[in-house]
Amino acid sequence: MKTSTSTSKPSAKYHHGNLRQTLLAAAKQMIAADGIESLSLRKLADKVSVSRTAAYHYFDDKNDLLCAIASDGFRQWQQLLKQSEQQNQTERQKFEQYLINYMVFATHHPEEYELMFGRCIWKQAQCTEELQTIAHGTFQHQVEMMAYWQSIGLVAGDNPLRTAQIIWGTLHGIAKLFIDGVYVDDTRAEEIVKSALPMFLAPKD
Amino acid sequence: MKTSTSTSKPSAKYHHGNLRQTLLAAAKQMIAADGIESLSLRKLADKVSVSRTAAYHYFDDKNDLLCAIASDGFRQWQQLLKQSEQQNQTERQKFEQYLINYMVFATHHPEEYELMFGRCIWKQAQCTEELQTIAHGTFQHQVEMMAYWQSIGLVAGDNPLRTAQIIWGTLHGIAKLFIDGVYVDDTRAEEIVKSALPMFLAPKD
DNA sequence: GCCAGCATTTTGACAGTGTCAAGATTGATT
DNA sequence: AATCAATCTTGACACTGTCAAAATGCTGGC
Repeated sequence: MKTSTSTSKPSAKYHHGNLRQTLLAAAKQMIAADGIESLSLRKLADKVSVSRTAAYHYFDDKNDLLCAIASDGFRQWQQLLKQSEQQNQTERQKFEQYLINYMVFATHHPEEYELMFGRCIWKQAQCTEELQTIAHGTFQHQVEMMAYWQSIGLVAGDNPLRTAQIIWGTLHGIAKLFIDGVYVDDTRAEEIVKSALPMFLAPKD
Repeated sequence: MKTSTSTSKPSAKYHHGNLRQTLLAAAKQMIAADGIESLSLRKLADKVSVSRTAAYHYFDDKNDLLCAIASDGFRQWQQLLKQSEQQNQTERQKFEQYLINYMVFATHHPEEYELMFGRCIWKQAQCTEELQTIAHGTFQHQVEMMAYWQSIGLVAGDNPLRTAQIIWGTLHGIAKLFIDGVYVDDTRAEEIVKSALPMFLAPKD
């Protein structure tokens, strides 16, 4: 249970100590550097100086590992949201900040974002229960916020779910077009989102 | 050059005749059935009853083949656009029809759509010159149409490029959330797009 | 008619991948 | 100190993309 008898680096030990966390950290670093699809369990094992199949003691699958990274991504995103929510003043500012936060998170963590919302997990692979629940919670929170902003007359539209789907769709689409390299980054994603903001706002009476 | 000496089915011949087209058709069929990522050149070769590496005479690469499918997708999309453009009456109707067409195309050809606009080609792999040009043409056409609808006061906003990016982003985002299985299909994509339409329209004076 | 040359297809081979089964190693408990 | 469970490694298998070299069939020139 303890990390080790000596407090120094736990590199050349047979029992690694906290291999699961080490694997996750290394995997995140690797996908950030070279993309999800060039991550292999064997290269990951090499990087951590451990045998090919060591990861299988902590993850069912390669998919299971990716799901764990995605779950961490959702936690990170939720934390960023919480920080931002108690910081701004007017609802209008909070709304704008939310849109910008979404964009910044997506473009700064493109590979985690892809895992969180992309086909890699949601379409082809089956996702973990943990991921399912945390993702569902995030989605629901998103809809609730939209519904609130709509109820106070800030955001246009009368159907909260629909509006949430559309706004999220817009954010997701712009983010993905940037992330996937269709939009080249001479125009910055933040500015596009700021331009989109007026479309969502209810007309002033 | 001729198809064969006999006019019957060209199935069990050494020189296949039009292997390139056959490969493309089979590949499209396979990705439609099981998704892009489960397409392998070997299974494709098996399906066409040809050797593992036969495809390499017509395609540099697996990526090259995927690019060819994506190019076909763009051609198909352009043709659908052209048909639709000369069919409707008012500009308002044309705009709405465009949005719906986009959605229908994306959800009816999800795997081709992923190849056309997804990370698979644009991010990690380098894309063919053919694909590059035809895709660029499509993008440009999109922007021009948006600019036009904006210039006649139909669509809101004063920056054509920006507006085009945002509207396309919305379409792309909603399409991908459906395609990738994040939005379950109890609510139909078409209806969501119809709900989004008023957001894009310029306020009536 | 036949043969050279060419386009087309195949075979062999290699490195890389995910994953399972079985064995090896270590730390902890009794 | 012996045992046991947790942890890690080794061996193996099927599958993948891709290259080099060989084999096959078609076609035009003599």
